[in-house]
Amino acid sequence: MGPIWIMAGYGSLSIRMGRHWAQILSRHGARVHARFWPGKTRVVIVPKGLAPGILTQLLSPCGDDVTCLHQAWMEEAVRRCLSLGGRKRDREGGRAGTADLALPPLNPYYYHVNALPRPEEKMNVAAGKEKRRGRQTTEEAEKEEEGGEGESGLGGRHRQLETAKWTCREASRAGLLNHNVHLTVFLDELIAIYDMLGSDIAGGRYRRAQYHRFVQILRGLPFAINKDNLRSLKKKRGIGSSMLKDIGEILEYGRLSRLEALKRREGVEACLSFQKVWGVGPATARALFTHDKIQSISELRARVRSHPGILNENQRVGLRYYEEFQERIPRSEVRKIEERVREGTEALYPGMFILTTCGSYRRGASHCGDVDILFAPISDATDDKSDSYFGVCRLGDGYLHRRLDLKVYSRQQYPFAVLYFTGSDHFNRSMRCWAIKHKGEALEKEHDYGGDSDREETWDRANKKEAWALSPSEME
DNA sequence: AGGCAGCGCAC
DNA sequence: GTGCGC
DNA sequence: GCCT
Repeated sequence: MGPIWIMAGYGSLSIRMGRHWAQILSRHGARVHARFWPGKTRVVIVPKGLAPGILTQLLSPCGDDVTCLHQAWMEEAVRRCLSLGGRKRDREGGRAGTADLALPPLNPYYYHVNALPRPEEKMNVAAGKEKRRGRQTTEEAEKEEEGGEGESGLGGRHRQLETAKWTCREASRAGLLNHNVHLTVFLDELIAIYDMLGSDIAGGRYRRAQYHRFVQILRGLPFAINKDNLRSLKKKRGIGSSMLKDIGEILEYGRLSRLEALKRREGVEACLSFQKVWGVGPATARALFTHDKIQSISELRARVRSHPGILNENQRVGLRYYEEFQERIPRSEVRKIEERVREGTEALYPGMFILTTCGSYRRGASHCGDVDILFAPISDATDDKSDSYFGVCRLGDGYLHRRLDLKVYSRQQYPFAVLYFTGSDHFNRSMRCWAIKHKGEALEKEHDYGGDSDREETWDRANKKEAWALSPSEME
């Protein structure tokens, strides 16, 4: 076994256990790193809830030969070690004559990079599959999309096909059929309004987030909510009495009176449209309406012509492409953009960068809001500085302008950044939550897993990076 | 009652 | 310091 | 908004 990184601090694998294992392993002569070290770390212990296969895919560009072992495998290994070796109370240690780790059989908790198709190969499979749809116009693809919502046959089937083989998509419901459009249409409007009201309402930001979460849950359900199964929502975390009441009202009367009341407020309609401009948030939207007396996007455009200063540079770009940015990007086009970026990168910096397109694209969505591409230099980068670009791109004539984000991270941070920017939000949040809760269990220096080159790494620093980490497989 | 993430950039 | 998007 |  080469140098090991125990991915402690995630999900079910506590720092404490990680430390415990690290001690056991190092007594047997293993070297344990405090964090993933590209090119050096050879083995990664993967917590429950993260699929080793996903990690393998993520890490493969960073090290040629990384093996991912599941936590369950490690537990088994340690159990056998303790029972066979019988030295669990032996503090004095040395590495004197106890049994070696009696390793359990590897399947199914073991993944090796070379045992799996490389990510690139998988991409090509997808590429072929996309080709058929790639020739359709956006409108046609859209139609297919919406048709699927009405009559559940079409959309569902083709997506199932697309989803089947993708490890990184297995647990994701992105792009699946929404069986609860009858509810989410109302709640989406409500969310937009809460977004707009922002700080007007006490805890507005979090109220909005709560509804957002709720809508995600509804979208992910494999069935439609009706009066009979309404109660099944009750036990879900994050769904309280207000939300159940809302759903009850919609199911009963087909309307949401609270939403209607909010929509009647003066300026709501205008502000909602302003906020759809990239870079315009609640405050700017309200100022445009109340201070500048602007009532619509077309008025806003006129006013910006005479007074460009009322919007900043980014917002003006957002306004210019207002309509285009509302459109979702077909998966096939995201892939083309990725390819174009890859070509450009190769032309400028041949062989110097690896890149991954993250966001909902990586979660397997059939349509995305923007394109989010992460880079890392292949060569050893000593610092963890990052850089990013938030801008606009277009493939060429006949294509729409699209939002494009480019972010560069060090090779060390790259896998975690990829994980993080793959989302979803909700999943990210839950990990963050977890990380904070356990911040107290900061790693003592002497317990720094005996890492070699990275001994000085503090938990806080490591935590910051690790708090990145979320896995698409963990999403509900 | 208090927390719900926190950062960098533009202004 | 605020607003915004990430 | 919901949760502790």
